[in-house]
Amino acid sequence: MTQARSRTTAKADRAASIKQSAIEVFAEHGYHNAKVSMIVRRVGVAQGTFYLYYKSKREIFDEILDDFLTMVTGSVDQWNIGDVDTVDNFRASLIDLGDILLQVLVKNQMLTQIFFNEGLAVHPEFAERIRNFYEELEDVMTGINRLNAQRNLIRKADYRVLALCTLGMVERCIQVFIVNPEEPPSVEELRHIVREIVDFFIDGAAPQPAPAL
Amino acid sequence: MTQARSRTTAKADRAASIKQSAIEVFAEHGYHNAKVSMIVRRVGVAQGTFYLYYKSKREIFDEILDDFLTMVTGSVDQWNIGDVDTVDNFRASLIDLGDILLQVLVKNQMLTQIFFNEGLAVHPEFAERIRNFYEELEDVMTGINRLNAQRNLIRKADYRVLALCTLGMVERCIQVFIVNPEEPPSVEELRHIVREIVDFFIDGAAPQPAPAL
Amino acid sequence: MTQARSRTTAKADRAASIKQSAIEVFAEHGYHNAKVSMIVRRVGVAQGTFYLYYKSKREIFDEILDDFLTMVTGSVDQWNIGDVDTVDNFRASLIDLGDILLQVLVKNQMLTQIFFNEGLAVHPEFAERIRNFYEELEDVMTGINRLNAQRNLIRKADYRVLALCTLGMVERCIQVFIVNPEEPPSVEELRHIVREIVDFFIDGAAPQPAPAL
Amino acid sequence: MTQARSRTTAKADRAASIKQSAIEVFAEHGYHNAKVSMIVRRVGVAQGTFYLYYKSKREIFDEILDDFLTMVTGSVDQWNIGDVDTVDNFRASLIDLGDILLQVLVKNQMLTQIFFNEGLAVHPEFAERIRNFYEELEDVMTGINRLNAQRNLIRKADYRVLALCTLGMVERCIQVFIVNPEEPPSVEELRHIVREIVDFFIDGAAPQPAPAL
DNA sequence: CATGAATGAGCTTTCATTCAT
DNA sequence: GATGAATGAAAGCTCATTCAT
Repeated sequence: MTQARSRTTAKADRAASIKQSAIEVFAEHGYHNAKVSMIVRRVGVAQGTFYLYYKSKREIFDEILDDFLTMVTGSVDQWNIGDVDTVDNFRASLIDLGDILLQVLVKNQMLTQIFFNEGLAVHPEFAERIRNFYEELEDVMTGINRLNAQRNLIRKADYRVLALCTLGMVERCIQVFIVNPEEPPSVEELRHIVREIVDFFIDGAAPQPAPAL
Repeated sequence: MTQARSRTTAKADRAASIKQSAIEVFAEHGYHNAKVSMIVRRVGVAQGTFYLYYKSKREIFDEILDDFLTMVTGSVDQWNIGDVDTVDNFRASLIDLGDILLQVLVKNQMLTQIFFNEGLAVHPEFAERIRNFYEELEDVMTGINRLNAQRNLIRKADYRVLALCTLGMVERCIQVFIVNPEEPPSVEELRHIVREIVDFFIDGAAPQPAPAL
Repeated sequence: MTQARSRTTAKADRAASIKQSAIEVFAEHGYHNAKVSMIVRRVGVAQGTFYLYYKSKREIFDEILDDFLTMVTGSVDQWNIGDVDTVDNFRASLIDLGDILLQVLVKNQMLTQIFFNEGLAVHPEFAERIRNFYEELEDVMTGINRLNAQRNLIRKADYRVLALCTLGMVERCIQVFIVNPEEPPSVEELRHIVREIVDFFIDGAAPQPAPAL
Repeated sequence: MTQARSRTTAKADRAASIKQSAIEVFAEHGYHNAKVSMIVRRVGVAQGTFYLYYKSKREIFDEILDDFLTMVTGSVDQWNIGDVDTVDNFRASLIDLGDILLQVLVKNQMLTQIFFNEGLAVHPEFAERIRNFYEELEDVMTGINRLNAQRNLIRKADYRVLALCTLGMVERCIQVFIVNPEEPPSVEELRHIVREIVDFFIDGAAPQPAPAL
């Protein structure tokens, strides 16, 4: 059994190392300029070996992007939303989510890069998947917004547009600070960014009103 | 002269119709799945004709994306910023800009789609161009934010993150309402979205404080 | 009639200028890298005009090489062989021929270049023509050699090999001094070369025997 | 190891058989009329296989011509020049060189043909290489001539022109007897030709003086 | 006669995928 | 399982030639 297990493990390892190599190559060259030969060369296996583990170049790409989506979903699921009955702990809760999310993206920088740069361009089916992913996200966030409005944590607004704006804010920061950073961001930097985003989300850009006496 | 002019026009027309066809094909299939043969078939000319007007598939793609960038830059240049001494006319000015921008993007829906879906994935040189474009935009917006903070139109913040958030908010709305809309947005819808974005930018999502007595 | 003549002349002129342009382009780029578009651009006429005067790219090439062969034949025909009853005036007569030949080749340097560099490589039919040309030349020279042996102007030998050697000597000198010269040769230089060739032909390279007492 | 060796050999063989096929096709049709499809069809492999072994049509052509030049240089290097202190053993030495050279060219008839017919016409870079090859040859031969003149093996002359003439003599004989022979020359025929050339080189065509008493 | 835009056959080259070893 | 040589479909691009104006 140990042997069987180790064999299975070996197999999984090989698959994993090929996938890792593919991630690197896709991140560096993009899907269409990445050649299967580049992927296998990096692992040091033969061209044919690739096809023992993946049916096609496209399949491994899809798997990689699936991994990304799963990872994002998973990390959001980890979010312990906590008590959100006042604007203050709402703010804290959002910061918490932001921290979790950005950290996981930084840790998987290349996946993130592939998703943002290539995701929509490889083939229509995956573009569709991504759009669905976004729609779900959008719906969830819209719902949360509506709920939070009822709780008086946020004001009345077009909750969908609000959701989209929130998503977009985060995305562009990811693009700049994670996908194409001048240098990899430190944990402190990330925390600062998250705070700024959350503050902006809650308070907007307007000058703060003098605190009511 | 009429003849000369008409001939010139004919030539320009041919180039334009090929470009239009390319836009459609790129929008529908993406750069890599678009074949030159598809582009010419749609215009009803021979394969060789394409190369009378464009040196390569890549050249026409670059031109198309350049057109997009020029268009966006141009439409922003049209923006008459007006007097912005109070938060109210600041808000109005932003709404004005948003209206201009979204309208031009709607009018050039396919260009917008190509830019957002393919821009970063075709070749590294263009990805670089796009990043530069974004950086410029970012710098300009960051500067404006700083200035507006001095004028007390916005509060103190990390002006760069603020700029990125603003950009992202707009972008995601463009993605959803212009690039992949369930149905093409009406002018009213667009105006509504812009208003929501601007309100969100200025006021944030927090419940409005009770108006001072 | 004048008009008719001038029109005819104009037509011939146009054909001639296209041919001249073709000669330049073929000499510079070789047949296969020469494009019809290069030829017409140099004359300043439209692409279609070319086909009013020549049926094809190949036809004009063939005509050009024919011109070369005609020119060479013609210049040899001009040769006044003179009295050749002693080795001395045989030598003078050969020098005369050499002078005529090299001068005409220098005057038509580009034709010469095309012939030597491209003649055999363009298409089998012309290669065949060139081989026939050479064979004729070879036969004539072999015959002359035989005749001159009878007259005791040259020694007994394999007259054909002798003819080939003679041809080759001249050809390589043409290649070096006319087709690819460091600088265009002066008349004196040419005369010197001819003399050297003829002396070599007659006397060989061996040290001269001491003149009989 | 046997297997490894046989595999390596197989690979080298494949490359070699493709090259051999290319030699045949280039010899028969010339570079520009030769299609990669013709080359592979003759070997019975797929079009893509060609590109496993050679980067381009031009690369294989260049390799083939390089092979030719190497072969010629190599066979001349084999030449054991021997003692050359009298005209008689000078003559013998030259005959020796000639025999070696012509035999190697006959054995590689198609290479020789490609070199002579196509060498200068395919692309400027190779034409340049060939000119350099000739220049070196020319320089070596000129130097030898000068040396031999000092040794009183040949008379005073323009040693460069002498070198060129020698080269040319040999070349035209190669063209006629090896590149385009009516039938492949026998060993005896080749020996005869060499002797005739050498005799001509040394003694010229002039009637031999009566031997001194 | 002259034009030059249009043609399209035909080329070289690439690379994901297969399969005999 | 692993290999890597072989495949061949499919693409972009060129340019001699044509023909409507």
